Amino acid sequence: MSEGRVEEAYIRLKERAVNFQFRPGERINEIGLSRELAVSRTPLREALNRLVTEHLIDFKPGLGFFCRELDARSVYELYELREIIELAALRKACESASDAQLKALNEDLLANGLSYVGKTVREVTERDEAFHIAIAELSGNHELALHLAQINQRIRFIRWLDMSSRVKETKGEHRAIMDAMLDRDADRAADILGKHIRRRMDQIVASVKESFSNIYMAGPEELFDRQFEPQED
Amino acid sequence: MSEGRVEEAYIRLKERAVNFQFRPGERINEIGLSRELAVSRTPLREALNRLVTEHLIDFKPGLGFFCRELDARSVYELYELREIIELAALRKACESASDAQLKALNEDLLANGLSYVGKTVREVTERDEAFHIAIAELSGNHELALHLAQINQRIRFIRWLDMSSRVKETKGEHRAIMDAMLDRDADRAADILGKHIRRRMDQIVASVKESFSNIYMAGPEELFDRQFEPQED
DNA sequence: GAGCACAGTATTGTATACAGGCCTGCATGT
DNA sequence: ACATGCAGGCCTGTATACAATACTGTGCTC
Repeated sequence: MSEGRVEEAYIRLKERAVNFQFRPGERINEIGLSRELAVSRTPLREALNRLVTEHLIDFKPGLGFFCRELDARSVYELYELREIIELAALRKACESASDAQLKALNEDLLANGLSYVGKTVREVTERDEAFHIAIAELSGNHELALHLAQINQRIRFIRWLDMSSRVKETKGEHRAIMDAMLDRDADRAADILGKHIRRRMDQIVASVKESFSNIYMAGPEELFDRQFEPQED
Repeated sequence: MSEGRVEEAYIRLKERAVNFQFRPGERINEIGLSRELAVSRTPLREALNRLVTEHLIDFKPGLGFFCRELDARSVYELYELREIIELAALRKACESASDAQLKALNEDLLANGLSYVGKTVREVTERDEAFHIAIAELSGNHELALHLAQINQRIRFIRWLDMSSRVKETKGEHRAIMDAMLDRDADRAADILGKHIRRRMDQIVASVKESFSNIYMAGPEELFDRQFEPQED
């Protein structure tokens, strides 16, 4: 009972909801789930209620909790929003981040952020997201970073899906964004980042459709744990 | 039992949390509150848990639920974030909103949005917020509007506080923003809106301090229900 | 064969009970 | 006078019970 059953259930459920380990639209059986998580329905429902306001779980009064639907429109809008917030954060970061902070991020990127060989899709996506969040934090605006993180939760599944095919570009673009930041060239950095995000948006509708087939398969787990082939460029 | 006790409790609690009808840092007594709202602790706690993820209520495991603290830094950051999102939304709206939509917003502004005489601070602030949300919706990005609404909840109290002294400027600026939008002049509109928001940011630290004294007073209710004097310009 | 009614089952919604930890205040000792 | 320890009450955390509602599947009717 390290820190409260609700907290623990919340974290584990969020993981499931983000990964679409529930199928879209699926009704969530409280009794079964409470057995799986080894808690009673009371803390389980409290945790589920938290996820409702994060739009990771749907709730219909009288009917119960459901896995969120995955619709292309929302995903597209969230990508747009992400672009807006990330670009603004990037510009602020170029202005106000300290040299030490930029250097630290650069070193972190060199140490962990570029190589993808032998890593799972999940690990690479985590690093990718961490890089973008780190930039947001360098803006000095913590609330901004929190909102970006909240948005990312809702589109992480899609990013996973197209990460497998786009690891190489991502690597190069992260390098280029970092370099522009080190030069404090906000326009150049914003240009690359904007294209970086928008290129993905073009594929979103297709990705969402593909994702549906994946979600309805036995389970998406295998996909995220697959490792990248060792043919680094 | 119109739509579920949890829903109802959630709405009523959100109202209280947004208005700081709990005092900052105050521990929330579940038993007393459940009696006030005429529900048992179970649905009450489910509603409170929802508010936790919206940062309208704090939760400390083992200790219970608390009214959020009001710190100047977060408020400042939220204003910055609001500016980022609103400016981006405004530009998108100038591009992609239909003539009919712009006309409808203009008419709504003329009908309800400009006159403030005899209205309470609460009513005027509601209209103010509604105008900004309406622009966000005209961007065509509903998720963006939802995020803006979420941000607004957390700073509404501050906006109330300085609305009383700034009604006149607000009225003129809304008119000017609307006119620029009707001309589809995104740069001009963004310029006015940016200044509109930033002018308030300069005063935030002071406002937060003032607000503390108000919150710790008997209650802020009187303030929001006060009407504006009939001396329209 | 298709559609509808109904009964039985499963599941949600909420209250309540109880265990355990937190806080307050008093008493005791330094 | 101030700090410390302890006892009692209060409050939170969680499980469980029960009522009410939604769902499912069968059999009946047209």
